[in-house]
Amino acid sequence: MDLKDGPRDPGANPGVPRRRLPPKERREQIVEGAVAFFAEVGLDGNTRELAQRLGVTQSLLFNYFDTKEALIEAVYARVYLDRLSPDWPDRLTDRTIPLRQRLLDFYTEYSSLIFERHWMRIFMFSGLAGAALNHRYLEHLGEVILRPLLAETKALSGDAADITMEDIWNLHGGIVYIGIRQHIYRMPAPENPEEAITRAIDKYLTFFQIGSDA
Amino acid sequence: MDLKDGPRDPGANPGVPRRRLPPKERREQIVEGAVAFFAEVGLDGNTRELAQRLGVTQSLLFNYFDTKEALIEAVYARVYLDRLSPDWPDRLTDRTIPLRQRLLDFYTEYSSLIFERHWMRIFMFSGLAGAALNHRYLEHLGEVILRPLLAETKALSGDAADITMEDIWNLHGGIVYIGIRQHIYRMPAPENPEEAITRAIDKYLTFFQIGSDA
DNA sequence: CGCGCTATTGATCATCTGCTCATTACTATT
DNA sequence: AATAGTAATGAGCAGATGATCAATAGCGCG
Repeated sequence: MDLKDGPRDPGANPGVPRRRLPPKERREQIVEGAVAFFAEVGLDGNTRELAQRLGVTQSLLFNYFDTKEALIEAVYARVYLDRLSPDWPDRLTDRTIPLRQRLLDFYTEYSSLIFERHWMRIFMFSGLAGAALNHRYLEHLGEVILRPLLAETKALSGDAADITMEDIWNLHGGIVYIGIRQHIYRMPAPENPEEAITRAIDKYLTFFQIGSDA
Repeated sequence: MDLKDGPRDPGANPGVPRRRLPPKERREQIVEGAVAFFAEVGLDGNTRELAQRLGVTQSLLFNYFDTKEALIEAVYARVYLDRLSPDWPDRLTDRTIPLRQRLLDFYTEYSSLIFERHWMRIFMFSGLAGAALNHRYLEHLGEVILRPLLAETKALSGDAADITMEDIWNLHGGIVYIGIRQHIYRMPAPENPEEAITRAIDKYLTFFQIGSDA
């Protein structure tokens, strides 16, 4: 099978818009493709295969990124950034809205953002690799989302049970685990997780004796 | 730095018992080392570095395993096998013991088995790689542990709430997430997770209106 | 003690992989 | 239509990596 048409086989990807994109666009395309590629095969995936999927030469990648490492950093940035909307801290502490509703709103939106194969897998790969961004993300999540949630819960709970961060992490982990099952382990999981999320939240609130009206 | 003593530098690992082990023992040592090594650096870790850590030549590895793939299979087997004690199905359904106690017993023992860095990381790496054993393990867990737990809970719960497998997975995920935070993300987590596990179980039982005596 | 078996080694191969760079050819501009 | 600027290519290097195999040397046995 010796293709002779067009510029010599740019990666067996016929029908894809050809060469000479504006640099910004090309860079964008590469990052996009790299996210999908590395999410699938892991961060050790090789640049030749990535290039082939993009329908582009491998050397082109190094016109846009000095090293593979730099490309992976761009992938991290793409995947991690803007995943936590900055207005959540305010919305989660808005006591004009029942806590249950705030929790439902947050986890419904958050899960729709992160229960996505590319994100889940890049996050896990980078976590296993000990990437600094992973640590920072989790610390940020803890401080900006979970710790305020602890305060909100404490404010409403009878102080019989002294709630700790571990209780919040348990709520969070139980929900996130849905996405892990689905995208990391590729096991069946509810395609629409809203009901499971609702149950998790109600289980949480019930234990800390918070009525659904509070 | 040219070592001249002993058989030529077997990997800069002085003081370690030397050469010519009985094959069974050597094989054991290699698998053990491979578990630790791959758990740390991932399944793409290279055989030369592994050999060096073992204080052994790289070629020796291929006397015991035909391919790197075969070695990794041995690692999987070592890590996955005997992780789920076969008597748990019986113990979890032993209604002479309160369900709360059964759950506490199970998750205390189970967490002490799996909240271990090597296991957690190999499990995650193999899950991401789509290893068949990973699937089988999770299906097995679901059928042999979690599904019976669903039945036990249903038997005791007021049938107001219809419990589903998702509720069980939520309990399970919330607990397992402790180990994920600790060993995958290397974030701080309670060194003794028993209290968090107890809370998770009580939260679960409370929601389904099961008294601590049942 | 000497010998034979075999666990272990060291050198080496073929391929893979990140990366470089001189050359090519697409496209905007005139 | 000709040209200049540069996006993209393709050949190729150096080092890494899985795997092979003949040679070596530790150890049990007579």
